[in-house]
Amino acid sequence: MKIEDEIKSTVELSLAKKVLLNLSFTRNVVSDKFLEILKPFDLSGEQYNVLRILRGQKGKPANMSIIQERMISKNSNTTRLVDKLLLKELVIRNICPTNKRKMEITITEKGLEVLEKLDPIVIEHENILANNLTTEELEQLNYLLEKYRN
Amino acid sequence: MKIEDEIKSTVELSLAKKVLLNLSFTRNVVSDKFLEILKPFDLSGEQYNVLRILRGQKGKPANMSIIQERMISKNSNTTRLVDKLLLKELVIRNICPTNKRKMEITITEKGLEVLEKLDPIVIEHENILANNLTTEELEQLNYLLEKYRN
DNA sequence: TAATAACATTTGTATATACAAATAAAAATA
DNA sequence: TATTTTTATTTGTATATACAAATGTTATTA
Repeated sequence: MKIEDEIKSTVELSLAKKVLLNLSFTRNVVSDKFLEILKPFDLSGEQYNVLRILRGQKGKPANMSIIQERMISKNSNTTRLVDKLLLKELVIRNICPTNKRKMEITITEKGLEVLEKLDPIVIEHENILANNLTTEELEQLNYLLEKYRN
Repeated sequence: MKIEDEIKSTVELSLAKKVLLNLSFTRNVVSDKFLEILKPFDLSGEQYNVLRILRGQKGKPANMSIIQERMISKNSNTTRLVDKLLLKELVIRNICPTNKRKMEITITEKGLEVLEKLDPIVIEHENILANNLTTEELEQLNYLLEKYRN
């Protein structure tokens, strides 16, 4: 369905405006679907994101700044996100021995297990969406998104 | 910059995953820019969105359900959004005389003035982004986003 | 080396989001 | 017309986001 029909616009929209609305709307649709996937695992989108960043460290701990800069949403409150993950015992947090300002966050075995359970479901979600486009179209979409945001 | 560099990914990403991350990341970048625009006007993104929906009614009031279905983010709490707009005297709210369950929300003169002040700034924002692409590319991006979300 | 600046993270506060439950009115139906 | 169902909106509650200010540590420099 076209974006103007999705939001039942009563006014004529410029192409520039349509692209912006379309971008936000599409992202909301796909992230709502993703949140459905995460719900039974009691994780928010950004909590999942942090876990994946930590797994990407391959055993090495990550400090708060590293997590921050790798997050998709740069404005999240990393401290409180990690607090939540700590309560669920999905990560551990230690003061860096060589620099007491820094915290070292590491994903636990339990955290890795949650991700492993999620992996096939997440991949399926990604593929269901990706299958709506050809490989060339996916590459084109990536190219256009990168170019668009500047 | 490519999405894998933006989020400093340490692992290899599939094309399907890259598109999804790219979509979220791009939307965050452009909506952060938009929030900067709204900040001096003391409006949140969704408050602005509601005002625009109400202006689109061209004098006719809108009830809560109409606002809800036209919003980009379907999970917002429309009641509390309208509460905030009421406090700022940008809208008025009345019980529908023919159906007491319904509320009639109308944008005020003050609300219209705020939108009019914002119009040129918002259009500039849209155009700065749109100018990164050709007309054909913008149309292609719209097409791909619509097809991608299913 | 004492004072100051820079860095890394946390805390506070207001608002927004997500979603279930409650309320209240209207419509359907027995 | 009394009861039930549906519709429209609000309220409650937990969590998330946005962003400024505070805290504590390390590095710089006078």
